[in-house]
Amino acid sequence: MHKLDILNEPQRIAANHVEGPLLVLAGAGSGKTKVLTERISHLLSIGVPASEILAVTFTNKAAQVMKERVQSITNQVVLTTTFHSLGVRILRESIHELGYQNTFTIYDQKDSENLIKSCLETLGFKDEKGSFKRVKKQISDAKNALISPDEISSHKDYFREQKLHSAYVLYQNKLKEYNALDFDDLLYLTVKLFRMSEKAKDYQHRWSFVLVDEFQDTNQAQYEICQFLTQKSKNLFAVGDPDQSIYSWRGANMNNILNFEKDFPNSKTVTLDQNYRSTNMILQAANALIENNSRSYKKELWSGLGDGDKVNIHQFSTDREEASFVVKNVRSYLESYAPEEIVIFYRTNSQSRIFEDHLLKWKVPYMIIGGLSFYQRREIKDLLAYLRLIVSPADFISFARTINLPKRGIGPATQKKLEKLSEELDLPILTACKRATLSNKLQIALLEYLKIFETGVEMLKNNALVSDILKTVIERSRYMEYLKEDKETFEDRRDNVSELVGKAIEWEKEREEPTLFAFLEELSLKSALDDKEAQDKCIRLMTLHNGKGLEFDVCYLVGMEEDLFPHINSKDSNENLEEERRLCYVGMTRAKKHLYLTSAKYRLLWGSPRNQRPSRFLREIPSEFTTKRKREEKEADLPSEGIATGECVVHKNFGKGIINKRYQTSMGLTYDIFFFEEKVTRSLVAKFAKLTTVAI
DNA sequence: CTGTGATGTATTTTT
DNA sequence: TACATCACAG
Repeated sequence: MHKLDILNEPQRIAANHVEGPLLVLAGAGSGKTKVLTERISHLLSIGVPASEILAVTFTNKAAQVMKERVQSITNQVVLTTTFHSLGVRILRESIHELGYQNTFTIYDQKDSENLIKSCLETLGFKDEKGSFKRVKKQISDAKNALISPDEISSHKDYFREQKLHSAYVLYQNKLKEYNALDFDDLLYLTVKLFRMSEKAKDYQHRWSFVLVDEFQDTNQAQYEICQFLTQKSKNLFAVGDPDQSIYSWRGANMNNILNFEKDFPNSKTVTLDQNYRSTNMILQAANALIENNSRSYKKELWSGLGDGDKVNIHQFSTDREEASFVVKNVRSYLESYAPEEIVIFYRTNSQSRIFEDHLLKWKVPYMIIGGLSFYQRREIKDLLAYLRLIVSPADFISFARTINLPKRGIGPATQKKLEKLSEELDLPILTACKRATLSNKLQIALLEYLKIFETGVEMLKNNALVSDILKTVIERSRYMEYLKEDKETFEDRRDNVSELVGKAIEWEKEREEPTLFAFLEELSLKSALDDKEAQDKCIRLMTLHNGKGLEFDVCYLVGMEEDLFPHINSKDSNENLEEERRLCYVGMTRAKKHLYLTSAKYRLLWGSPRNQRPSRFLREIPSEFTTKRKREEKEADLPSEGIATGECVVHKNFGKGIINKRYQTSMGLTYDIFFFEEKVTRSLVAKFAKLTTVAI
């Protein structure tokens, strides 16, 4: 970040702090990562053993960065993890105290969704619309708030209906039966362990110094983990910024940071308000915006980097013009800035498309940060499910995922039968399968399926490489043949599968003990942000949420319109609206030198056209910090792309035709072409249709 | 059991 | 629009 050798006064105080609880209120761009790393090296320099220091972040990436930085300064390795991997670490050691097996597998969002669905089905209320999503959210909220299935019925806020209560109970029992934990369990059960087990008190002595980043985004469970671990030592070093709290919908509780001084007696607070990132026009605009929130901690960022450019506010008549302008503008910045210093931020993922279209059109290289993770792709999840069953034969969700993949003729009915058998015999699903009596055809298919895991288990015993086990699974399951069935997607999916094999090979080279177990665990805690190698020479596109912690020379916040940003679903309460405002604040404070806020009067939203009004956030920024422009670009300003109307073209399948109309759709330029042979008009998307122009 | 068309529904998602 | 899930017929 900022390679200033000298710490400013508050930074120095924070970095040199040793004993007792300390809260660092670190404004955007105020050098908090530096303070964290400096404090760790300070502790090491005064003789604290590295093994007694624990640093906790929210993302793997942040953890990685911090670990490396500490290592490069001090040559020592300090445990730097996310809350969730800390949970895994502790639970692997001690979860048997809660009656679970230490070999648990970890269910991601999708897996637990599937399990909840099947639970609701079992309980006989599957068809209520939207019920499953609500239940899922409520169970997650309950766990994050540390409410157990037993307690749930007395918590009227969460479960008003008795059946929702029973869903939570059943879900939790099933997880245990399948030897699996969901993401929330990694925190929830850690706290449960802390509360229930005498032996867990050992953890209060393991790390004498605990540092936590992004404290404003901790939920109740994470907060209690912090409290418990530092109960003896009192050495909690929490860094955060209430103005950047943007994850309340994931259970984050801002009171955790606001009540710090109350909850941690004799704590000190340090405020970092000097910003080393942005120029002052940008900062003052952001300050003015956030001033519209009711805040208990007043904090105004300032910077010594000069006034700089005013914030550019541009209003367009359509979303296409907005995109067109942004891309054109990006191109002009590319002359003086590196592509990776330019970012387009949007509120919702669906907004990326139109920008992608225009970037493609102008051949501006870009990469989307976030989105669907590699490990959430269907083909990857399928194969990982196979691997999981080798390790954990009770994992019914993975069983259900793989049993009929490729098609073996074993459908839902047979699956139910097998599940029932497993319950009756009280055996893991795969073991129960061996005892099943089915029709001849099914029996053969089932045996063939089971054979895959027998082979896998055998290889595991012989210490085979993870990549070899994976390859064997792919072969024996005939997975590639299954992929071939869908010709459209085959190539992509095949490439992903080989990438997975490649990752496995790479991974086992790096590890000292490359067990299948460790491999699966590591992958299940990875996110979309982790696996994408940052590519050079690409501008970045991402949601505002994904922008936290990053900085760019040139930032565009697009779609600054009412109902989009602030989002329509956030306008029901002042708390939600304030969170949207914080999100906007986070976005604006990413900008180092140039900031653009753009909006359109008309846009296609959820399939239908809408007239949009400019976001209130634009009005909340005083005009002294902004340059406003209304732009009405004409199509003529766009590159004359494609083929003109009236031209004659030839299409491989449809023959000769004439272009009657050209217009933009979400797919890009589209033609209406009248084909002479068939005497029909077809709409073809320019970038897909292979057309050649000919004379009439 | 499987493939197909109909239907509904639509934030953000660090793990 | 566009994707996922669902019901139904084969």
